[in-house]
Amino acid sequence: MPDAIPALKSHQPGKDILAETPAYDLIELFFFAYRDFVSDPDRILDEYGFGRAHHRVLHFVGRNPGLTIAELLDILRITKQSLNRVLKELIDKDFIESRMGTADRRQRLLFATEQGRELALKLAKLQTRRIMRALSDMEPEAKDLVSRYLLRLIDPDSSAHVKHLVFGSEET
Amino acid sequence: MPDAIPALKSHQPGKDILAETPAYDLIELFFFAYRDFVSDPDRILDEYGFGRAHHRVLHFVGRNPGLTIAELLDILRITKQSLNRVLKELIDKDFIESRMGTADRRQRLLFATEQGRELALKLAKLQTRRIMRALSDMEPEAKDLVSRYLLRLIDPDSSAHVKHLVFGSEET
DNA sequence: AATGATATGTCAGCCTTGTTGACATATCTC
DNA sequence: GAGATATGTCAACAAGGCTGACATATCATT
Repeated sequence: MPDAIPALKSHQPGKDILAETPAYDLIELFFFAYRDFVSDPDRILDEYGFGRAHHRVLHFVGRNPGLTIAELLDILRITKQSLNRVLKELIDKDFIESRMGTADRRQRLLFATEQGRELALKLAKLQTRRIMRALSDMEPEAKDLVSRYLLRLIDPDSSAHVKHLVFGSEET
Repeated sequence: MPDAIPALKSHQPGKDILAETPAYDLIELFFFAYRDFVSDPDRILDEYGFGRAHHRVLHFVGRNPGLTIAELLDILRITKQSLNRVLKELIDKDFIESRMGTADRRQRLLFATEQGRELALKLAKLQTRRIMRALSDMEPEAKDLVSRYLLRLIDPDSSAHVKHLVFGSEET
Protein backbone atom coordinates (compact mmCIF):
# COMPACT_ATOMS: atom_id res chain seq x y z
CA MET A 1 0.00 0.00 0.00
CA PRO A 2 1.25 3.47 -0.79
CA ASP A 3 2.17 5.96 1.81
CA ALA A 4 -0.26 6.40 4.62
CA ILE A 5 -2.07 9.62 5.15
CA PRO A 6 -0.36 12.21 7.27
CA ALA A 7 -1.89 12.10 10.72
CA LEU A 8 -4.60 14.70 10.67
CA LYS A 9 -6.00 14.43 14.11
CA SER A 10 -5.55 12.11 16.99
CA HIS A 11 -8.36 9.65 17.27
CA GLN A 12 -9.80 7.95 20.23
CA PRO A 13 -7.58 5.06 21.19
CA GLY A 14 -8.60 1.51 20.50
CA LYS A 15 -9.42 1.00 16.85
CA ASP A 16 -7.13 -0.26 14.14
CA ILE A 17 -6.22 3.17 12.93
CA LEU A 18 -3.76 2.80 10.11
CA ALA A 19 -5.79 0.65 7.75
CA GLU A 20 -8.92 2.72 8.16
CA THR A 21 -7.56 6.25 8.34
CA PRO A 22 -9.69 8.28 5.96
CA ALA A 23 -7.97 9.96 3.04
CA TYR A 24 -9.47 13.32 3.91
CA ASP A 25 -7.12 15.19 1.64
CA LEU A 26 -8.05 13.37 -1.54
CA ILE A 27 -11.72 13.38 -0.58
CA GLU A 28 -11.84 17.12 -0.06
CA LEU A 29 -9.60 18.05 -2.96
CA PHE A 30 -11.81 15.99 -5.22
CA PHE A 31 -14.83 17.95 -4.04
CA PHE A 32 -13.27 21.37 -4.51
CA ALA A 33 -11.62 20.50 -7.81
CA TYR A 34 -14.79 19.12 -9.31
CA ARG A 35 -16.77 22.13 -8.20
CA ASP A 36 -14.45 24.56 -9.91
CA PHE A 37 -14.11 22.29 -12.91
CA VAL A 38 -17.80 22.41 -13.73
CA SER A 39 -18.14 26.08 -12.88
CA ASP A 40 -16.37 27.21 -16.06
CA PRO A 41 -19.02 25.88 -18.45
CA ASP A 42 -21.83 27.03 -16.17
CA ARG A 43 -21.20 30.66 -16.93
CA ILE A 44 -21.40 30.17 -20.67
CA LEU A 45 -24.33 27.77 -20.58
CA ASP A 46 -26.24 30.43 -18.72
CA GLU A 47 -26.07 32.71 -21.75
CA TYR A 48 -27.85 30.06 -23.79
CA GLY A 49 -30.42 29.30 -21.13
CA PHE A 50 -28.89 25.89 -20.60
CA GLY A 51 -27.73 24.10 -17.47
CA ARG A 52 -25.35 21.32 -16.58
CA ALA A 53 -27.79 18.67 -17.69
CA HIS A 54 -27.81 20.17 -21.17
CA HIS A 55 -24.03 20.24 -21.16
CA ARG A 56 -23.73 16.54 -20.43
CA VAL A 57 -26.16 15.61 -23.15
CA LEU A 58 -24.55 17.90 -25.69
CA HIS A 59 -21.10 16.67 -24.78
CA PHE A 60 -21.79 12.97 -25.19
CA VAL A 61 -23.87 13.39 -28.30
CA GLY A 62 -21.16 15.56 -29.80
CA ARG A 63 -18.56 12.98 -28.97
CA ASN A 64 -20.65 10.05 -30.19
CA PRO A 65 -22.57 10.99 -33.31
CA GLY A 66 -25.48 8.68 -33.93
CA LEU A 67 -25.91 7.83 -30.27
CA THR A 68 -29.32 6.36 -29.46
CA ILE A 69 -31.57 7.40 -26.61
CA ALA A 70 -30.99 4.12 -24.82
CA GLU A 71 -27.21 4.45 -25.06
CA LEU A 72 -27.35 8.02 -23.82
CA LEU A 73 -29.51 6.98 -20.87
CA ASP A 74 -26.97 4.31 -20.08
CA ILE A 75 -24.14 6.83 -20.06
CA LEU A 76 -25.91 9.46 -18.00
CA ARG A 77 -27.78 7.07 -15.74
CA ILE A 78 -30.87 9.21 -15.48
CA THR A 79 -34.47 8.46 -16.37
CA LYS A 80 -35.82 8.99 -19.84
CA GLN A 81 -38.18 11.63 -18.45
CA SER A 82 -35.27 13.65 -17.08
CA LEU A 83 -33.34 13.24 -20.28
CA ASN A 84 -36.29 14.16 -22.43
CA ARG A 85 -36.79 17.46 -20.71
CA VAL A 86 -33.36 18.77 -21.59
CA LEU A 87 -33.04 16.90 -24.86
CA LYS A 88 -36.24 18.48 -26.15
CA GLU A 89 -34.85 21.93 -25.44
CA LEU A 90 -31.58 21.14 -27.17
CA ILE A 91 -33.47 19.94 -30.22
CA ASP A 92 -35.88 22.88 -30.18
CA LYS A 93 -33.01 25.34 -30.04
CA ASP A 94 -31.23 23.46 -32.81
CA PHE A 95 -28.18 22.23 -30.98
CA ILE A 96 -29.03 18.59 -31.45
CA GLU A 97 -30.75 16.78 -34.25
CA SER A 98 -32.73 13.56 -33.91
CA ARG A 99 -32.98 11.26 -36.89
CA MET A 100 -34.94 8.07 -37.21
CA GLY A 101 -32.79 4.97 -37.10
CA THR A 102 -32.06 3.28 -40.40
CA ALA A 103 -31.63 -0.33 -39.30
CA ASP A 104 -34.20 -0.02 -36.54
CA ARG A 105 -36.73 2.70 -37.22
CA ARG A 106 -37.88 2.75 -33.59
CA GLN A 107 -34.57 4.23 -32.57
CA ARG A 108 -33.67 7.89 -32.61
CA LEU A 109 -30.11 8.67 -33.61
CA LEU A 110 -28.77 11.83 -32.09
CA PHE A 111 -26.37 14.24 -33.75
CA ALA A 112 -25.03 17.60 -32.70
CA THR A 113 -25.75 20.35 -35.22
CA GLU A 114 -23.06 22.72 -36.39
CA GLN A 115 -24.15 25.13 -33.67
CA GLY A 116 -24.15 22.29 -31.17
CA ARG A 117 -20.67 21.13 -32.08
CA GLU A 118 -19.41 24.68 -31.72
CA LEU A 119 -20.82 25.10 -28.25
CA ALA A 120 -19.61 21.69 -27.13
CA LEU A 121 -16.13 22.46 -28.39
CA LYS A 122 -16.11 25.85 -26.70
CA LEU A 123 -16.98 24.26 -23.36
CA ALA A 124 -14.50 21.43 -23.79
CA LYS A 125 -11.74 23.92 -24.54
CA LEU A 126 -12.54 25.86 -21.41
CA GLN A 127 -12.19 22.78 -19.28
CA THR A 128 -9.11 21.72 -21.18
CA ARG A 129 -7.48 25.03 -20.39
CA ARG A 130 -7.97 24.36 -16.70
CA ILE A 131 -6.61 20.85 -17.05
CA MET A 132 -3.57 22.03 -18.97
CA ARG A 133 -2.85 24.72 -16.44
CA ALA A 134 -2.92 22.06 -13.74
CA LEU A 135 -0.67 19.72 -15.69
CA SER A 136 1.84 22.34 -16.74
CA ASP A 137 5.06 22.10 -14.79
CA MET A 138 4.08 18.71 -13.54
CA GLU A 139 5.94 15.52 -14.30
CA PRO A 140 5.48 14.31 -17.89
CA GLU A 141 3.85 11.14 -16.64
CA ALA A 142 1.31 13.12 -14.65
CA LYS A 143 -1.39 13.03 -17.26
CA ASP A 144 -1.22 9.32 -17.76
CA LEU A 145 -1.12 8.66 -14.06
CA VAL A 146 -4.10 10.88 -13.31
CA SER A 147 -5.98 9.23 -16.13
CA ARG A 148 -5.28 5.80 -14.73
CA TYR A 149 -6.24 6.92 -11.23
CA LEU A 150 -9.60 8.30 -12.36
CA LEU A 151 -10.35 5.18 -14.34
CA ARG A 152 -9.64 3.01 -11.33
CA LEU A 153 -11.88 5.16 -9.19
CA ILE A 154 -14.81 4.12 -11.35
CA ASP A 155 -16.99 1.16 -10.41
CA PRO A 156 -15.35 -1.99 -11.76
CA ASP A 157 -18.68 -2.93 -13.34
CA SER A 158 -18.73 0.10 -15.55
CA SER A 159 -15.04 0.68 -16.04
CA ALA A 160 -14.84 -1.40 -19.20
CA HIS A 161 -17.75 0.46 -20.66
CA VAL A 162 -16.24 3.80 -19.74
CA LYS A 163 -12.87 2.79 -21.10
CA HIS A 164 -14.45 1.94 -24.40
CA LEU A 165 -16.44 5.15 -24.42
CA VAL A 166 -13.47 7.35 -23.60
CA PHE A 167 -10.61 5.67 -25.40
CA GLY A 168 -12.31 3.11 -27.57
CA SER A 169 -13.00 3.01 -31.26
CA GLU A 170 -14.92 6.01 -32.48
CA GLU A 171 -17.95 3.81 -33.08
CA THR A 172 -20.86 3.44 -30.71
CA MET B 1 -20.08 9.16 -40.13
CA PRO B 2 -19.24 12.73 -39.37
CA ASP B 3 -16.40 13.30 -36.99
CA ALA B 4 -17.33 15.38 -33.97
CA ILE B 5 -13.76 16.39 -33.29
CA PRO B 6 -12.69 18.58 -36.16
CA ALA B 7 -9.52 19.92 -34.62
CA LEU B 8 -8.31 16.66 -33.23
CA LYS B 9 -6.42 15.00 -36.00
CA SER B 10 -4.69 15.61 -39.27
CA HIS B 11 -3.32 19.03 -38.58
CA GLN B 12 0.04 20.56 -39.04
CA PRO B 13 1.99 20.71 -35.81
CA GLY B 14 1.06 24.28 -34.97
CA LYS B 15 1.45 25.39 -31.41
CA ASP B 16 -2.08 26.78 -31.28
CA ILE B 17 -3.61 23.50 -32.30
CA LEU B 18 -1.84 21.52 -29.68
CA ALA B 19 -2.80 23.90 -26.93
CA GLU B 20 -6.43 23.81 -27.96
CA THR B 21 -7.00 20.10 -28.49
CA PRO B 22 -9.62 19.14 -25.94
CA ALA B 23 -8.54 16.69 -23.28
CA TYR B 24 -11.67 14.61 -23.72
CA ASP B 25 -10.24 11.70 -21.80
CA LEU B 26 -9.56 13.61 -18.60
CA ILE B 27 -12.82 15.52 -18.92
CA GLU B 28 -14.93 12.41 -19.24
CA LEU B 29 -13.02 10.34 -16.72
CA PHE B 30 -13.45 13.12 -14.20
CA PHE B 31 -17.18 13.04 -14.76
CA PHE B 32 -17.54 9.28 -14.39
CA ALA B 33 -15.15 9.03 -11.47
CA TYR B 34 -16.86 11.77 -9.53
CA ARG B 35 -20.24 10.25 -10.14
CA ASP B 36 -19.25 6.90 -8.73
CA PHE B 37 -17.29 8.54 -5.95
CA VAL B 38 -20.33 10.28 -4.51
CA SER B 39 -22.65 7.37 -5.13
CA ASP B 40 -21.21 5.32 -2.25
CA PRO B 41 -22.33 7.74 0.48
CA ASP B 42 -25.66 8.32 -1.23
CA ARG B 43 -26.88 4.85 -0.45
CA ILE B 44 -26.15 5.16 3.25
CA LEU B 45 -27.40 8.72 3.58
CA ASP B 46 -30.70 7.53 2.20
CA GLU B 47 -31.21 5.31 5.23
CA TYR B 48 -30.99 8.36 7.45
CA GLY B 49 -33.21 10.49 5.26
CA PHE B 50 -30.27 12.67 4.33
CA GLY B 51 -28.94 13.81 0.97
CA ARG B 52 -25.66 15.02 -0.43
CA ALA B 53 -26.14 18.47 1.00
CA HIS B 54 -26.32 16.99 4.48
CA HIS B 55 -23.20 14.99 3.80
CA ARG B 56 -21.15 18.04 2.88
CA VAL B 57 -22.24 19.93 5.96
CA LEU B 58 -21.62 17.00 8.26
CA HIS B 59 -18.25 16.34 6.69
CA PHE B 60 -16.85 19.82 7.06
CA VAL B 61 -18.27 20.35 10.51
CA GLY B 62 -16.85 17.02 11.59
CA ARG B 63 -13.49 17.94 10.21
CA ASN B 64 -13.51 21.44 11.67
CA PRO B 65 -15.07 21.44 15.11
CA GLY B 66 -16.21 24.87 16.15
CA LEU B 67 -16.77 26.04 12.59
CA THR B 68 -19.00 29.09 12.34
CA ILE B 69 -21.92 29.54 9.99
CA ALA B 70 -20.06 32.15 7.99
CA GLU B 71 -17.02 29.91 7.56
CA LEU B 72 -19.19 27.00 6.51
CA LEU B 73 -20.98 29.18 3.97
CA ASP B 74 -17.62 30.20 2.61
CA ILE B 75 -16.55 26.60 2.18
CA LEU B 76 -19.76 25.38 0.58
CA ARG B 77 -20.48 28.53 -1.41
CA ILE B 78 -24.23 28.27 -1.02
CA THR B 79 -26.71 30.71 0.48
CA LYS B 80 -27.48 30.75 4.16
CA GLN B 81 -31.06 29.77 3.35
CA SER B 82 -29.91 26.63 1.56
CA LEU B 83 -27.52 25.81 4.34
CA ASN B 84 -30.08 26.44 7.05
CA ARG B 85 -32.52 23.98 5.58
CA VAL B 86 -30.17 21.03 5.86
CA LEU B 87 -28.37 22.25 8.96
CA LYS B 88 -31.65 22.47 10.84
CA GLU B 89 -32.38 18.86 10.00
CA LEU B 90 -28.93 17.74 11.10
CA ILE B 91 -29.36 19.57 14.40
CA ASP B 92 -32.90 18.29 14.91
CA LYS B 93 -31.79 14.72 14.35
CA ASP B 94 -28.86 15.25 16.69
CA PHE B 95 -25.98 14.83 14.27
CA ILE B 96 -24.74 18.37 14.75
CA GLU B 97 -24.75 20.62 17.75
CA SER B 98 -24.81 24.42 17.62
CA ARG B 99 -23.30 26.34 20.52
CA MET B 100 -23.27 30.05 21.05
CA GLY B 101 -19.86 31.61 20.43
CA THR B 102 -17.80 32.47 23.48
CA ALA B 103 -15.78 35.40 22.20
CA ASP B 104 -18.59 36.63 19.98
CA ARG B 105 -21.98 35.56 21.18
CA ARG B 106 -23.60 36.32 17.85
CA GLN B 107 -21.77 33.42 16.29
CA ARG B 108 -22.88 29.82 16.30
CA LEU B 109 -20.12 27.29 16.68
CA LEU B 110 -20.90 23.97 15.06
CA PHE B 111 -19.84 20.58 16.36
CA ALA B 112 -20.64 17.07 15.22
CA THR B 113 -22.23 14.97 17.93
CA GLU B 114 -21.00 11.47 18.72
CA GLN B 115 -23.62 10.14 16.33
CA GLY B 116 -22.60 12.73 13.75
CA ARG B 117 -18.93 11.86 13.97
CA GLU B 118 -19.77 8.20 13.55
CA LEU B 119 -21.76 8.78 10.40
CA ALA B 120 -19.18 11.14 8.94
CA LEU B 121 -16.45 8.62 9.59
CA LYS B 122 -18.46 5.81 8.07
CA LEU B 123 -18.93 7.80 4.89
CA ALA B 124 -15.32 8.93 4.75
CA LYS B 125 -14.16 5.34 5.14
CA LEU B 126 -16.37 4.25 2.28
CA GLN B 127 -14.83 6.82 -0.01
CA THR B 128 -11.37 6.05 1.29
CA ARG B 129 -11.83 2.41 0.39
CA ARG B 130 -12.53 3.42 -3.20
CA ILE B 131 -9.52 5.72 -3.25
CA MET B 132 -7.23 3.07 -1.82
CA ARG B 133 -8.45 0.51 -4.31
CA ALA B 134 -7.59 2.96 -7.08
CA LEU B 135 -4.16 3.72 -5.66
CA SER B 136 -3.21 0.14 -4.93
CA ASP B 137 -0.69 -1.21 -7.41
CA MET B 138 0.00 2.29 -8.65
CA GLU B 139 3.33 4.02 -8.36
CA PRO B 140 4.18 5.11 -4.81
CA GLU B 141 4.21 8.73 -5.92
CA ALA B 142 0.70 8.44 -7.32
CA LYS B 143 -1.08 9.75 -4.29
CA ASP B 144 1.05 12.84 -4.01
CA LEU B 145 0.82 13.52 -7.71
CA VAL B 146 -2.95 13.18 -7.82
CA SER B 147 -3.21 15.42 -4.80
CA ARG B 148 -1.12 18.09 -6.48
CA TYR B 149 -3.10 17.76 -9.70
CA LEU B 150 -6.43 18.25 -7.93
CA LEU B 151 -5.13 21.21 -6.00
CA ARG B 152 -3.94 22.86 -9.19
CA LEU B 153 -7.29 22.26 -10.80
CA ILE B 154 -8.86 24.55 -8.23
CA ASP B 155 -9.32 28.26 -8.91
CA PRO B 156 -6.09 30.05 -8.02
CA ASP B 157 -8.14 32.48 -5.93
CA SER B 158 -9.38 29.79 -3.61
CA SER B 159 -6.48 27.39 -3.74
CA ALA B 160 -4.69 28.92 -0.76
CA HIS B 161 -7.86 28.73 1.27
CA VAL B 162 -8.45 25.14 0.26
CA LYS B 163 -4.86 24.22 0.95
CA HIS B 164 -5.18 25.61 4.43
CA LEU B 165 -8.49 23.87 4.97
CA VAL B 166 -7.27 20.50 3.76
CA PHE B 167 -3.69 20.41 4.94
CA GLY B 168 -3.42 23.41 7.20
CA SER B 169 -3.42 23.91 10.91
CA GLU B 170 -6.34 22.26 12.61
CA GLU B 171 -7.70 25.62 13.67
CA THR B 172 -10.46 27.49 11.92
C1' DA C 1 -51.27 -11.74 -39.98
C1' DA C 2 -51.41 -11.64 -35.06
C1' DT C 3 -48.93 -11.00 -30.80
C1' DG C 4 -45.74 -9.75 -27.62
C1' DA C 5 -41.44 -7.26 -26.83
C1' DT C 6 -38.88 -3.08 -27.48
C1' DA C 7 -37.68 2.02 -28.18
C1' DT C 8 -39.29 6.10 -27.44
C1' DG C 9 -42.52 9.99 -26.02
C1' DT C 10 -45.43 12.24 -22.73
C1' DC C 11 -48.37 13.68 -18.76
C1' DA C 12 -48.60 14.56 -13.95
C1' DG C 13 -46.73 15.12 -9.66
C1' DC C 14 -43.15 14.92 -6.13
C1' DC C 15 -38.35 15.67 -3.90
C1' DT C 16 -33.85 17.82 -3.10
C1' DT C 17 -31.16 21.53 -3.32
C1' DG C 18 -29.94 25.51 -5.25
C1' DT C 19 -31.60 30.70 -5.90
C1' DT C 20 -33.50 35.79 -4.60
C1' DG C 21 -35.68 39.19 -1.62
C1' DA C 22 -37.37 40.85 2.58
C1' DC C 23 -37.35 41.22 7.24
C1' DA C 24 -36.31 40.04 12.44
C1' DT C 25 -33.20 39.57 16.36
C1' DA C 26 -29.23 39.58 19.08
C1' DT C 27 -24.83 41.24 19.76
C1' DC C 28 -20.68 43.75 18.85
C1' DT C 29 -18.17 48.08 17.89
C1' DC C 30 -17.60 52.83 17.88
C1' DG D 1 -27.18 55.16 21.29
C1' DA D 2 -26.21 54.14 16.36
C1' DG D 3 -24.78 51.36 12.97
C1' DA D 4 -22.55 47.14 11.50
C1' DT D 5 -22.50 42.22 11.80
C1' DA D 6 -23.97 37.16 12.47
C1' DT D 7 -27.55 34.57 12.23
C1' DG D 8 -32.52 32.97 11.55
C1' DT D 9 -36.71 32.74 8.95
C1' DC D 10 -40.56 33.26 5.59
C1' DA D 11 -42.01 32.94 0.90
C1' DA D 12 -41.49 32.02 -3.77
C1' DC D 13 -39.13 30.12 -7.59
C1' DA D 14 -35.98 27.08 -10.71
C1' DA D 15 -33.18 23.14 -12.15
C1' DG D 16 -32.93 18.62 -12.47
C1' DG D 17 -33.44 14.40 -10.34
C1' DC D 18 -37.40 10.74 -9.38
C1' DT D 19 -41.86 7.45 -9.90
C1' DG D 20 -45.97 5.78 -12.17
C1' DA D 21 -48.99 5.38 -15.86
C1' DC D 22 -50.05 5.26 -20.44
C1' DA D 23 -49.49 5.94 -25.79
C1' DT D 24 -47.34 4.88 -30.20
C1' DA D 25 -44.52 2.92 -33.55
C1' DT D 26 -41.79 -0.72 -34.93
C1' DC D 27 -39.50 -5.08 -34.61
C1' DA D 28 -39.33 -10.07 -34.00
C1' DT D 29 -41.60 -14.37 -33.55
C1' DT D 30 -44.88 -17.57 -34.29
